Amino acid sequence: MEVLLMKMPTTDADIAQAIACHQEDCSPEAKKTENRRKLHENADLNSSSPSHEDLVDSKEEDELESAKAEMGEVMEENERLKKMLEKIQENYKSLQLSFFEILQQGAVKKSKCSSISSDHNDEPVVVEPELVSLSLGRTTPMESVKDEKTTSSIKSKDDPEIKAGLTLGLDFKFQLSSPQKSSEDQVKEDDSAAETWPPNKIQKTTSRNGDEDQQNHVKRARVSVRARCDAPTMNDGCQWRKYGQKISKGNPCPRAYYRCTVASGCPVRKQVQRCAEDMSILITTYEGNHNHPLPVSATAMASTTSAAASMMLSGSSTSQPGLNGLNFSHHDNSTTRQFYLPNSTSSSLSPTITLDLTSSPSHSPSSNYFNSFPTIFPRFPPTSLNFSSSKSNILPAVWGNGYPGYGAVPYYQTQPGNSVLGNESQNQIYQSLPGNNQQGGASQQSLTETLTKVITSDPSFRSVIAAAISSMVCNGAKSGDQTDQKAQHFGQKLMQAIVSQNEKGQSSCSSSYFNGLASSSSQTGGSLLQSSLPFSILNSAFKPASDDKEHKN
DNA sequence: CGTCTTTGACCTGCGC
DNA sequence: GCGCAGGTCAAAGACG
Repeated sequence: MEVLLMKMPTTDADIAQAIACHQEDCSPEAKKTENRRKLHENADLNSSSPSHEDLVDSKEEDELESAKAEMGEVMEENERLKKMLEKIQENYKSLQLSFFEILQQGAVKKSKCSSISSDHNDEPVVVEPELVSLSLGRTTPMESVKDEKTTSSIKSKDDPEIKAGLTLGLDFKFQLSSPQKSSEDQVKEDDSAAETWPPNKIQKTTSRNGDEDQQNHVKRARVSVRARCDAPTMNDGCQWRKYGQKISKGNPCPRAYYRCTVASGCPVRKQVQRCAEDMSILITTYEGNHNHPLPVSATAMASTTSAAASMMLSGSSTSQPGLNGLNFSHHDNSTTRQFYLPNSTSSSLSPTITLDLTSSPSHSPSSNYFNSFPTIFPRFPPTSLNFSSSKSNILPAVWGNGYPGYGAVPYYQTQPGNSVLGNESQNQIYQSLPGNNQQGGASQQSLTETLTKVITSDPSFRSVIAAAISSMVCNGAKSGDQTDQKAQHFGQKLMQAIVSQNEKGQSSCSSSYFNGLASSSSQTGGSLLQSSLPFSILNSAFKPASDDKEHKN
């Protein structure tokens, strides 16, 4: 359990800080008391009457008593803080245990499947354990192609953090042309860029500052959501007005252009297009941030997309490890799914992040996309968030990292050391997974450390994680599967932990998941829990849409 | 009559 | 410079 304690430096530090604050609070009080005492002494010196001596003594005793009482209060406060610390540690332990259980169950399932399949196949089967991987490294396509194994091995030797069990490659190399800025600045820029919409004509006519224009244009993140939906559009709770439609090349289905009409002048727009390969899949691409409060039903999607966008922006422009190149995947041979991004000229300039909400375990159309579509993201390879969940899926499926095509290569399709973008760190994780080597326990710990670090390091990421977990919790509730119940338990505990950390106002590292939401989305009016449950609302969009007019709330 | 959708024209960026 | 494709505009029509 030392590891557990070590894994909570922020909590310990915060509590220690709180204790220190209490002590600081205490010391001025003591000083005051001391000063008062001195004043009394001076007064006593000035007063020559001996009749005051008794009074002075009694006053001193009173002050002494009050000081003792204060000390007692402080000690009680310390005790309470200690108990809080213990509680947090207990929560953390149970959370970790749940996580391990899920992992182990997945590994058992996978080993069973692989043993069956290896019986029937002569060819060697790459046994991929069901895993959760966080790839915090994005390398450029060319870089990642070569020497993944060697670099990972070198890093594991050199990096002290990796020695300590953190097996992620933090070699984030994806950069913009713009100078590095803090993630907050990126979010602000995103907002400002969004607020100056439409940039095309106004900006270009009023300001001809090419660099600025381009930066703003580049920073405008687009969040693409793939979902199975029979309705013409997804019901995301917002009001939209259609302002155009176009048949794009390579897709017989027309692309519809919508503008947010909740408030006049809202810069948010969305494009809706059916997937050419699977007409039941609706691809909705959101662009911009709302500059007005949203209806409750819309905050979830808005904050999720905004969080995803800000995550991408902050990651892509700050070289901060573990954001843009995030690859949070749950691999399952039968259920790995991918994503597809529609053709778009602006996509070549705008970073696009894809949330894949389709759940079609049996077919993986994007392998076709991936093979057939050329590279169209020279500067912003799409980031994918695959929150698809099926009965056997416990954790987010594929959080593809930057891939120069239309999707992340399914991890199970790539052998370790294969040329997968930015999968150097994936390989590190892969090699550290239980069942893949003899260091299962240590690897699990390192994996958990990694997860913890990542989850606590970036609020936007936390929001997306929480959204995914919420989604899975919803799915878990539907099925009676034992694994799902555990996943549900896990998700609830994780959410609880995040929320409780937030409630306790821990700054710094735990700058709070909801603050992250607030910072990343201008429209979250404060319905925090709603913000964390976007997919339950999304699911409602999958109903056979009697609400063709999505904006008739 | 007001609002929304449709649709052809126009604008812009990009590649050749 | 030209053509292509994506994105937007705005007039006309549809609808309640």
